[in-house]
Amino acid sequence: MTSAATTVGSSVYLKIKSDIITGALQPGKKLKLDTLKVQYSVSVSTLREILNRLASDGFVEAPEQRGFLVRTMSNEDLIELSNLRVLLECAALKASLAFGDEEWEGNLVSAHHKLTMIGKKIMDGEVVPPERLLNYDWEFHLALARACNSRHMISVIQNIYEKYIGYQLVLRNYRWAKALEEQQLIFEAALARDSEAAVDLLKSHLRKSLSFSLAAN
Amino acid sequence: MTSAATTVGSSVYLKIKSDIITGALQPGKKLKLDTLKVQYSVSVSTLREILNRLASDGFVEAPEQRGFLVRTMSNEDLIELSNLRVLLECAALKASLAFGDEEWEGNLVSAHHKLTMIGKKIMDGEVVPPERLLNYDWEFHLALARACNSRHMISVIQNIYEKYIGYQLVLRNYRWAKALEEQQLIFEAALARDSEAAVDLLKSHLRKSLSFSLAAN
DNA sequence: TGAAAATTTAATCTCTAAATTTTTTTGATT
DNA sequence: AATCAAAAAAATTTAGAGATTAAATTTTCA
Repeated sequence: MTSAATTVGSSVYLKIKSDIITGALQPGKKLKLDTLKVQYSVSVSTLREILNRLASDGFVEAPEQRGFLVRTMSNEDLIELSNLRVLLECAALKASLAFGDEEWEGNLVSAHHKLTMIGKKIMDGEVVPPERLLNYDWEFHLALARACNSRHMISVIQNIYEKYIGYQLVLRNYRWAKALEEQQLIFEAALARDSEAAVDLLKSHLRKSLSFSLAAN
Repeated sequence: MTSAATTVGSSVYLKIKSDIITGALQPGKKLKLDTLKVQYSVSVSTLREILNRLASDGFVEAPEQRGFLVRTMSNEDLIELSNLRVLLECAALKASLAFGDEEWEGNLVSAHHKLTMIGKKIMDGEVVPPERLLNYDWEFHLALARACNSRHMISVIQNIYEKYIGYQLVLRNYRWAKALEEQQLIFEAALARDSEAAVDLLKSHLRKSLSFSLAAN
């Protein structure tokens, strides 16, 4: 989800975005320039560039002349994001199954393997930071969508995913085991190129994830 | 498409975005800070904020440490955008038809009326700037989607639409008459709440628009 | 000659500092 | 309590300088 960044701007951008997603910066919180510039060790100019980017991404709200604040969260918002995930990721999966080559399959197998491995570790009682698991979760969902041949599609899927995942992190609660079982089935259907089944399973997986989150708050 | 802005940043943001969409700033063109700051009468800091926003929006590319350049265009890109429009706008229309109230219908009727009126003017030989027509085109498509009850959905639809419409503007060519006929049919089906027909007509409208653009370059 | 290395040039990135607006708070007055 | 003006706080915007990086040019050497 996060890649190496060379400039101050990009690295602090990733840091602040991550802090918003994980809830370290709380929803609705005022982002005072003077405070943040100390907190993240950057100048006001660079900070404003970053906050402007995050505003366009939808992680930050920027009412005119009133600075910046962390995006607010709500059940309605979560439902919207989930619906968009269903629409976009299912369409992308369908396209992937139609176009995907060995390269794509290899990547999917790899992503699924990592997800399964970390799942086992958790089952065995090993302590794993939730960010780790969710990162592998993202890699798996990305792998499913990847061969859709559309940069714009992937870009939107990633943006929506990142916003969605924030809800899982602030709830600090996740249905590891069930989710992994469902993803196993999606994986098998995808490899078998059973488009209808794979899409249905993905849709059902996402819907269950939503129900769980809605019930958990 | 453009709304009144109170700060220097927002107004120049809209101006530069508009110049990219219309092709006044050509695809792939290097956006030199020193040049642009004179051209748009803003300081480098503000300019960088704006370009960062546009980069997140996808109108500007920002390779690390190499400044900014106008997003490039290609047939593949156009096809991607069209496919996303079909997926998103059809889904939104379906939801609108399920949820939309009188308020929504009223807005749709208004948007359709304006589109029809300007269409007639063009048929009568009156000279109308293409931006005007395309603005009404956007209002019509937005009106169709509006009652989908999803801010995120609307936001993505608008972003994709704006990128898509750039292709129509740089091609300086558009199939006014046919498009208006198709939109008339979509409008009628929508008012009749014939979901299946409306979605099919919208999909067909968008596909024909794509074919025309691809053939015209 | 042609490739590799060193140098120069140009531009971006980043920061500081200060002027200008705008918003928010405070406090006095009705 | 509501209103209004003054004061304080914060955001916006500008200007400019130093550090860093990328690109272009020249020089060196095989």
